[in-house]
Parts: sequence; C-alpha cells; structure tokens
Amino acid sequence: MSLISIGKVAKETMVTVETIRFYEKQGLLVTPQRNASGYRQYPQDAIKRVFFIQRAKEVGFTLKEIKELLCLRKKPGTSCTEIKLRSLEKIEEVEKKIQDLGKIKQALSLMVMRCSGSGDLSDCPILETLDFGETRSD
Amino acid sequence: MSLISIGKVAKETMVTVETIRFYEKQGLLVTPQRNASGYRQYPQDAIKRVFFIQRAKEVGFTLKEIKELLCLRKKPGTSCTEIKLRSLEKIEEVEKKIQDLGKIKQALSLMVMRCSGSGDLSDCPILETLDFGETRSD
DNA sequence: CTTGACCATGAAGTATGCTTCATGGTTTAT
DNA sequence: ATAAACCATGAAGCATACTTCATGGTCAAG
Repeated sequence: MSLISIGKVAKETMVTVETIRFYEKQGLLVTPQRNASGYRQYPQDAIKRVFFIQRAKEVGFTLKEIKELLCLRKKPGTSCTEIKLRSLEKIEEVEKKIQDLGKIKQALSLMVMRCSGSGDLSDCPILETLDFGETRSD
Repeated sequence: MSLISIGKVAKETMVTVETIRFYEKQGLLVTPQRNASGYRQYPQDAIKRVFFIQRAKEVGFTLKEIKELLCLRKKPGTSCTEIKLRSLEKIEEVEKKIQDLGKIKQALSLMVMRCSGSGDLSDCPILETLDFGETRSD
C-alpha cells in the first residue's frame, strides 16, 4: 500500500529523479498519483519497473522496445492469442541475443586459454578465434 | 589475399559505406590500404569485423566497449597476464548479460503459458511474473 | 522563520551513433 | 566520351537517452 516519493525510487534504483521523470514522459512509467502539493507518489511496484528498464537497456533493448515489453498485457481490444504471438516473437529476439553473447563469450574464453598456453597472440585474437560463419563467398 | 572495396564490405555486411567510414574514424576498423586513386582497399577480414561490431551492438555494447573487445591483443607493453585478466572481466560482463536475458525470457515464457491457460491477464503480466529480487526493504 | 533538502516544470544542452549534404574525382559500360 | 555507379572529404543534421539549467514551490529541523 505504502506510496513512495520519486527520490526514494531514484535512490533504490540508482538512477536520477530526472531520469524517472524522463521515463514517465516517454511512457515507460505510468503517470503516478500526486499528493496535495503535486509531488509524485509511486507504488513499490515502480522500483521493479525501473530495474526492469535498466536491465533491458543493458542487453540492447531501446526504450521504445522496452515500452513494448512492458505493455504486453491484456487491453480491451487485444486477444490473448495476440499477446501470446507477440510474446513468442520477443522470446525469439531474446534467444538470438543469448546466442550472440554465447559466441562472444566463446571467443573470449578461447583467448584466455591461448593466453595461458604457450601461444603467440598475434594481430587480433578475438577475430581469429571468432568465426561467425557469415562470410558469404559469392 | 584479394582486397575488396568499401562498397563490397558494405553490401556483404548490410551497413552503409558511411557507417564503415564512421567506424574507421572511431577506431573500430583499422585504417585500410588505399589504391592509386585513394580508394580504401580492405582485406576479407574486414567483413568479419563489421559483423562482430553489429552483433556486439545488438547485445548492448557501446562502440567504445566494442573497440576494447577488438583491441584485446598483444601489443608491445601488454603482458599476456594482463590480456587474460581483461578478457576474464569481459567474460563476466557477458555472463551478466546472459543472465539478464534469461530472466527476461523466463518472464515472457510465463506470460505465454498464462495466455494459453485460463488465466486472466490483468494489469502488467510482465511485471507480475517478473521478480528480479532486488527490492531492498530498508 | 529561515535554511537545507526535496519536489515541480520547461527548455536547452550533451554524448552516442549514425545519416545527409555538398562537392568533386574515378571507373565502367554503351 | 559521356552517363551511371562508385569513391573521397568535411560539415551539418538527426534520433535516442539523458543531463543540466533556470526558476520556483514544499517541508522538516533547529
């Protein structure tokens, strides 16, 4: 039940109050209640939401995409089937990112192993060890 | 051996020639050889490099960070131990991102399951299903 | 009752990552 | 030999995601 101030949300999530107001303007945070003097009053929920935004940002989602993720919900006019479909699309996106990261990690690991070994690390190890396999030879 | 033009690199990697020149200016692509008329001549390698940049960008690395990744190499003055250390740091970063993505995927999957079930998707399913567990109650 | 910490708004400024523009030389096919 | 396609440079413009600034109201402590 207890409502919290914008400063509290900012402190908990380690972002500035300006950023929170910015997210609100961009539609990522629902416009909160105001108290008598016009101060924003957030539900505890808001903290989770800001954390989610931060995490999603760190893995390459834009604010627009994050908004879409946060808006995947049942609105009058959207069918459950539609939400399901869009969620599945998003899951595919996420899986693609996980794969990409896996490849980057593999390349880095290989480099570490080479470093430990007798290897001569020449020009650009990360590129040598890295083969994404998309060099079309047409 | 065969060198390729900037246009070829652009076509293969599906970025614009301007972007490639921009990456060069930012130090992400090594300044290429020039032919008699001043045209850039890239090794095949450049294509891989641009692909790497694109992928790293999609998972949330900035150009500056990508440059660091691409520069993890043996330069006179850097010890193998140092490269190893920095690589291990990068691996941790990558693992953190993979974890974050896993959580986002989990939340999305849960939403899909709810959609399939009899569930009533109320306010914001992604937040309901999502618990990052970092709501400090101090 | 005032000082410092907090809140509000709107507008302008900044960093990143390109994109577009203006201008002009090169190469290739007809 | 000329038009279309490609290359070059530098400067300006643009979208995204904030940050800073200017200005002023609110509130709790001493």
